[in-house]
Parts: sequence; C-alpha cells; structure tokens
Amino acid sequence: MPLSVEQRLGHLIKKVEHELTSAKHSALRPLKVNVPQYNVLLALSQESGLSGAALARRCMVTPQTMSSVLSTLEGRGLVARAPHPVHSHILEVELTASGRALLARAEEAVAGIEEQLAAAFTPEETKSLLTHLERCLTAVRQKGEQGAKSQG
Amino acid sequence: MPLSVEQRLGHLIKKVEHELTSAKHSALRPLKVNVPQYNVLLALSQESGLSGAALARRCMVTPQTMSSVLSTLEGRGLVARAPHPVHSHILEVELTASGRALLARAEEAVAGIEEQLAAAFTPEETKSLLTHLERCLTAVRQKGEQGAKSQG
DNA sequence: CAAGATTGAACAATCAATCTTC
DNA sequence: GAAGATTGATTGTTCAATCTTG
Repeated sequence: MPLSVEQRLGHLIKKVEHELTSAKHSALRPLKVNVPQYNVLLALSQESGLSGAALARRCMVTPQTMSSVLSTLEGRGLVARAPHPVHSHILEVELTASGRALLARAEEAVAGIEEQLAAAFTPEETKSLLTHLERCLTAVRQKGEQGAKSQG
Repeated sequence: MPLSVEQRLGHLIKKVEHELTSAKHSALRPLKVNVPQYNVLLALSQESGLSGAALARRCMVTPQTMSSVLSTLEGRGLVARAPHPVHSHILEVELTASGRALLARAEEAVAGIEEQLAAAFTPEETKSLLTHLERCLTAVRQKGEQGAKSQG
C-alpha cells in the first residue's frame, strides 16, 4: 500500500521537525541547555517581559510545562520573574545577564544548522516554502475548529 | 529583534507539526488510541512483519519507547509478535484482526484532517512543497553528520 | 467567572545498562 | 562485536485540581 499525499506530507513535516530538533539538541548539549529552555531564552530575547502563559503559547507547550521550565531557568539564574505592575498575579519573565550570555553561546552553537538550512533555498524558494507552510497551518486550524464545535 | 529566515522556517515547521498532531490526537481520542499507537498500526498496515527496531526508526521514537508502545498494543490484542524464522531474537510484529478493524476506524476519524490539508494545494504546489521539505531534510542531515564527526 | 500560576499524581519518553542471537 | 529487545532509573510532559487576581 503506497502512502497517500497527506501521509507523505505529514510524515515529512514531522521528520524535518524531528531532525531539526535533534540537531539543535546535540549542538546545545555541551551548554547544558535543552531545546525547550533554549526556545524560552530566544523568545525572551525577542520580546522581554512575557508572561509564563504567553511563553507557553509561543513555545507550544502547556502552561504547566512552562512553569517547570521557568523554575529550572530561574534556579540557574538565567531568567528573573517579577509581578506585572498592574496585574500583580501575572509574572513577567526577563533574561538576566547570565541568560543573555548563555543565549549568545547557544545561538553560536545552533548557527551552523540554521545557515545550512537557509543556504538550501533561493529567496524565491524560501518565500514559496513559507507561504505553503502557512497554508498548511490554516488548513489544519480550520479542521481543528470544526472538530472543536462537535465537542462543546 | 525580528526573526531570522530560519527561525521563522523552523518555528513554522514545528507549529504545523504540532497542530497536525494535536488535531489527530483529538480525532483519535474517542477510539482510545494515541498518535504514536496509531502511527504504528498505520506503518504495519503498509508493511507487515516489521521489527520493533524498524518501527522505532520509522515512527521516530527510541527502541525503548517502541517496546513500550508495542507492549500496550499487544496487551489490547491489536498486534501480535512472533520470532523471525531465521533470526529468532528479532520479533516480527503484525496487525491482528482487531488491529485492522481499529485502524480502519482510526483512519476514518483522521481522514477529514488529511483531506483538508491535501485540498489546500494544487498538485504542482504539493510537489513543490514535498521537494522543498526533502531538501530541508538533506540540509539538516548534512549538518548532523558534520556534528557527529567532531564528537567521535 | 476568565486568565494566570502552580502543585501533585499519572503518564510518556529517554538514557544507561543488560541479555540474546548471529 | 553488531543488532535487536527489554528492564530500571531518571527526566519531562500532561492532566486534574487549586489558588489568586481583576
């Protein structure tokens, strides 16, 4: 039995994601950070002061998982948490100096992977790939909403 | 700080994979099978008699995880394991009648997601997307081999 | 009551290590 | 020794539930 188009598409997407994450995992190992931790540091460098819930959504993990990841990072002094000035039950997370320093080393370790991937495509091809992946997202989300309806 | 092309690409791939898996997870929940279990049943329907190690590689999990998944499936009577006729320490896994029946129901549950995804692209676009994803794989793998060298 | 944070129990996945077969 | 299967310990993730704030 041959694979259907979607099976092949879904399997390929999963495979790429898996290999990409594995490669990053190996590159980050010497720095004693795992991929979720790196993702958090990277997200905070792009937008500081995010809440745990916001980080969870951005990094595609549950709020509980993010809480655990943040505790680890805070314990290592890589991030700091402070109450939001208005909504005091929201904890804003920021990189510390050590966090920024470690992130710099981590980005250096991961840079090779990113470059290799970017170099595999012309700008036009990159644009095409991004557009198509966005469309995958839209398609799956529409389906997800349909499924959510019938559950209540 | 804006996202680099690769960050955007990697993040998007992860997001698609995540939403696709989530959608399947929801669709399969009523049947009491999770996505890894479904993947195993599907792989066995495409090629029967695979070993646990082969299934692990195909489903992108560790052999230990696959061993655990297979124990669960065997306990539910969905697969059966028998020693390879020549290499007796290799256990060949096959679908049982119940396994085939459950897989049929599972594929029905997941069909909508696959159709929605396939319908989002023309045949030419699908071909382009598949080609580009294959190239991602090649690029990341080449990088992975470089990294493996320096470790020994 | 909605949104965020966090705890503890249950589950899943991995690493390390062992055992077997060829 | 290489490849496969499996166990036990550890870690990571999730679910369920609770608490807090606006």
